[in-house]
Amino acid sequence: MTKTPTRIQQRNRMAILDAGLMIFSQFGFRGSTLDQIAEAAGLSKPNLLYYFPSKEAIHTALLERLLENWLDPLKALDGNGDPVEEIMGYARRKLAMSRDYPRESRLFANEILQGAPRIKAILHTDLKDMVDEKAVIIKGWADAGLIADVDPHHLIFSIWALTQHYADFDVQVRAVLGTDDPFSGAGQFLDHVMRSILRV
Amino acid sequence: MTKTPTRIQQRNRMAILDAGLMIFSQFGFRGSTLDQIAEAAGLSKPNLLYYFPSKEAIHTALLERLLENWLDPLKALDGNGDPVEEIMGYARRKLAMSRDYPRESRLFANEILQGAPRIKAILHTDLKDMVDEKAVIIKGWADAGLIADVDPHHLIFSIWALTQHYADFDVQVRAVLGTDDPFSGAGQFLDHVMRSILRV
DNA sequence: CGTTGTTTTGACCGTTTGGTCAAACCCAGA
DNA sequence: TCTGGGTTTGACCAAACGGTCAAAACAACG
Repeated sequence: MTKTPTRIQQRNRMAILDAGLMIFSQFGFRGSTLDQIAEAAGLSKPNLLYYFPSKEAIHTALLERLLENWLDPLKALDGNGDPVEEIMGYARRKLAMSRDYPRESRLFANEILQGAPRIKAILHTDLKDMVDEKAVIIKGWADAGLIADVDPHHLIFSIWALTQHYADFDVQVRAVLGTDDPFSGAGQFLDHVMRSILRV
Repeated sequence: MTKTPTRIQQRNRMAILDAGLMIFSQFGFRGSTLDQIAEAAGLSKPNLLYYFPSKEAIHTALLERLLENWLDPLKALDGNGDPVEEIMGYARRKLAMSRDYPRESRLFANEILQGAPRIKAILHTDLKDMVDEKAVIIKGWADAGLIADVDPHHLIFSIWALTQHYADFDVQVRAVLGTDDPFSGAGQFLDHVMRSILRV
């Protein structure tokens, strides 16, 4: 059917996804309207619906694209590497994602806040499996005395919390800090935090 | 005008605020409807609008009620107390708030995610002032060598992130942990984190 | 009981929403 | 030039939305 998407198709699909990411990440699914997305994409509403069959379809496409890369930083945590460096590397990669893809982080946050109606199954399978797998590795390091004896699950939660906070609560962080760029200070602080937590 | 609110008024206003908190904290302002709130409160929509003049009014009342107590845990941080105990006490109080008032935390998270349109001014004044004030205290402790030399602002952010995460991302945390109650483990872990970070 | 003020509701209104559709537009290739 | 596909849009629709209103139901007290 769809052989090669034309240049126009590629451009407009991208514009729609970009606009949808902007709107959905701010207002959530139900709080966003097709008119908003259409305007942000520079298209008329019927034209938007020519490229995506429904509001739901745009949202689903965005969530799918997000989940493709969302677990990559954790996936890269290597059980054969140096424990402290592996965990700190994971934390740094997560913080970089918050810096470079804050809208994606907020899209995810909105989905979770609303009870994860569309990705709950994935949380219970893919996500849980991945976390459990890495938790075993971390537990091994702790048992071997290579890092402090911390609960691996809560350690991973803390990395999520500390890094995503700078994307999800961006306006609050900037309101408190003033003009400064939050991420430089955050990087240094995160390093200190992780090193301290893991020190035996 | 309104002398003593009757028992019916008290009951219905409370029911509406409770229902509004449930709905708004899940779907955000724009994603919530009066019909949803009315049904959750066990009232008809016109009856609901008899007690609150508009959807906006319910939301505003909830935000105001929230902000009354939101900064209390930080306010209680005493510059004359023991540095480590004061900071850890603050973290524990914040975690307790996430455990006891998760909907309030999610209401706040939704507001921030949407760019804080209704409380941005407060973030730049009350919140910033309070944080700056406590940051000076913490900075003094750090300079005196009583705690590690950490950036006070990011230290406070980390406490927000670590504690609110358990309320805001509740479904994800539970999905990963399984049946366990997250907060017991979280409390122990948080203690370890804070003690490690602050150790000189 | 009757009266007075509070509470509740069915019916309704204008606007916004997600989505449809036929017609028009555009633009390459024959 | 014509043709045929891909693209765009104005007009439209039914449902859902926030909100109004007059009338009914109720409660309290003499």
